[in-house]
Amino acid sequence: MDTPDRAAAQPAASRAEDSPVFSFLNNLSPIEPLKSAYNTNSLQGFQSINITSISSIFTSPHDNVNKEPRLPKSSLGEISENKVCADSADTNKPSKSSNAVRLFACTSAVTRETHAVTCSAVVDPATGPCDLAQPGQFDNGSPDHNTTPCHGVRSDLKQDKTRKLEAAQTVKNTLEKRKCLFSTETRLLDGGGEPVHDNDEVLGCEWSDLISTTSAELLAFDSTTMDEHHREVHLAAKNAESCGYLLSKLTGDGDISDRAYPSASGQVYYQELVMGDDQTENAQIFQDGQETISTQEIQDNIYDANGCIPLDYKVESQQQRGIRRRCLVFEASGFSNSVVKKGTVENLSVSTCKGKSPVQTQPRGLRGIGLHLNALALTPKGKMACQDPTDSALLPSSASEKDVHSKLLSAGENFTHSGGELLEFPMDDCSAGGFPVNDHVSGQSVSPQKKRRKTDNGDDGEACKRCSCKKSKCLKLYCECFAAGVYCSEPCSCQGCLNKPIHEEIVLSTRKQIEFRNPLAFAPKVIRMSDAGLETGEDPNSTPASARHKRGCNCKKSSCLKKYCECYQGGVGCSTNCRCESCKNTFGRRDAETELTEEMKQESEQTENCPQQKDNDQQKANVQSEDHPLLDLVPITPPFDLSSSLLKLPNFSSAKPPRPSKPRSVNSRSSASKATATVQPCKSSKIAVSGIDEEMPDILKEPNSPNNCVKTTSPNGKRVLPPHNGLSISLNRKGGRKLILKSIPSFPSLVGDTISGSAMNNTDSTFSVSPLTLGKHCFCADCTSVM
DNA sequence: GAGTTTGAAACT
DNA sequence: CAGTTTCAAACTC
Repeated sequence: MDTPDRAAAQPAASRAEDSPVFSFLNNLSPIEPLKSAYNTNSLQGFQSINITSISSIFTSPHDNVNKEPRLPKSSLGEISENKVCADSADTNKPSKSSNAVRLFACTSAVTRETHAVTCSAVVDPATGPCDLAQPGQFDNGSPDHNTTPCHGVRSDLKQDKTRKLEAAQTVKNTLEKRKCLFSTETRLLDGGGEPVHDNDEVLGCEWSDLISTTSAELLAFDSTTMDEHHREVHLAAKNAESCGYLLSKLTGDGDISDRAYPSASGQVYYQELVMGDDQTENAQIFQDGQETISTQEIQDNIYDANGCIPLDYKVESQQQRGIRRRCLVFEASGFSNSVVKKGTVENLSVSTCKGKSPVQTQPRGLRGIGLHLNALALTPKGKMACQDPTDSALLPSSASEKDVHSKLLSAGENFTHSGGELLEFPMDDCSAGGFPVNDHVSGQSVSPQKKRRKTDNGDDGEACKRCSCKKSKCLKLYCECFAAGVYCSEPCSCQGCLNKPIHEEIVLSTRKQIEFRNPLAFAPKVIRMSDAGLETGEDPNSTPASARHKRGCNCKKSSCLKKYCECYQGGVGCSTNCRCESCKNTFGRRDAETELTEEMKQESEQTENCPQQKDNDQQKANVQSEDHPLLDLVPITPPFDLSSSLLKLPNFSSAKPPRPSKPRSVNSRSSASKATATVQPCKSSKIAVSGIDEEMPDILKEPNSPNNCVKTTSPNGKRVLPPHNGLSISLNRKGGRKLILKSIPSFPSLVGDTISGSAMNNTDSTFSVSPLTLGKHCFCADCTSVM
């Protein structure tokens, strides 16, 4: 992989090398090799793909990768530097994408030098290009520190850059984790930062805050990019949604390869989107060729929701994406690398495109917010993906999940996890089938209800649900879209809606306020343990019960047998946290739960140690008691769980239904397709979880992560509860944990800006609230182990 | 499609 | 923290 990639990259690099600048840079950077190595690593995913853009596509961390590929074989540092310089000098060079990216980066770097610091930190790896771009920026900041330094400051030396690159490589793992955060952060930035470059600084600050050390690098990277390209970021966010959507499509494809693609594609998609923005803004830079697609077109696509960008375009854009990648990154955070690895970029893009192409949505998700994660989590259930793959952030999240999975698969390795398991998850269908991307477009006409119906009916449909807020302006948790971290789209019948990309700042600020008030506000309400069961193929009849409602419901008249009940909606049994009356939750009742929970905890612990065991245990649990909390307990970590839950969801959906009323039927229908979809989500969730732990600040981790989980759509698609996480699932699922970490982080990030260096611990925190948190640990443990 | 029910979210 | 109000989803007709 690496070699091929390098070869591809070489062209540009060769150029750079030729240039005096290159030589100069080489001299400066002692660590040249690092980049290459780094690049190669990151590139793995990209591999053959020449398109640097692809790498970039994959998210910030990925960015590095992209750059790397571009960069010639030569040491990354050299290349990067050279490129940077060259780019500046040669803006035109053939390596269009790469060059463009670089140029862009350079330009941004120049203007942003201050910010550059952050970039530099992140840079190395993912952003290769970015790094390059910001060569100057790269300070010496210790590579490791990139995170902090980045934010705060910048660095000064290009040489340092090289070092950073190295450090970055070392940090890659962390970065990946961070990616998730980034995504969130980026989102935040986007939201907050708004569009203009001016924001960059602000964003950078935010990032710095959020990121803290470990994540700092990634964040920094993103931030820089963000700064440079806030718009891009926004776009990216949108793209992310679309990506998610795409991912869903991909998932539809199924197979691991597909999975990889999906994620990749998703990333690509984002990148494209981002690129589009960038292009628009930075058209100059990209002129090279990337642009096969006009920036406007891209933007249109992104904004339109529909717009799936042509694969080709995406590919081309990839280079540019580097910057935007960050956005993607957060989404794919998990994956970036892995995804890239798997398929050639083109393939990925294509696959994604194809899968989605038709649909391509464009969701406008709120990028920044952790919501995406939640959304993802939700999607797994089935709805999520469907819901909005197009629109909302969810999509991104989904994408992220996918990405994560893919990463896990390919990159997982990077993480240490063997993330292969993640790969296993089928991408899903939800996404794939799910929504027609076009929902927005064509779908717009469709009333929200219709969408719901669709969701109910089909798998797809569920996902597509939309809000119909009238007084809340879609800025409160009442709004499903807002709660899910997704922007409202055409399908929505809301009035006075402020939950739109145009109002990103408002949305983000509102989110922050809500999260400040209730860190768990956006966290999944329900955590599931049952993933194992799902995976194992438990009977749908058996309730996934493992999942539990974190906060607990307060049902009085519905007997917890209707969607009014969050627990029921989430497909989980009621827990001790519930204050419901006459509880008849088919998924499980409180009383039973308590016992189960304890067991679950024990099991979870065990499972943590041995994932396989977990699976077995989970299965057993599932079999034994539908509700079984054991799993739930484990999953508790919300965000993380999401992934798992998602995975389960499909099953879950089926599971719920045992008695459920309609919803289940719906679920059952789509179950197959959904299942696939769910799978993806699960993956993502898993990733997210893991990521969260690692990267997420304590605050974020706890509440946020959960929050992040976008509301999971109910199987039916009506309300999506935040996935709550039923997800918990996943540990077992093979790689789930690994993946989860990444994805999770992203969400939390929003709230907790600060990032704890060690995210892993966080997972617990995220769920700390809920007893279920144990499950997270399990995941975390796995993740950590993997990581 | 309109109206009612329900329970979470928001507010006090 | 508890009680009340507001809100929009879920549900019914």
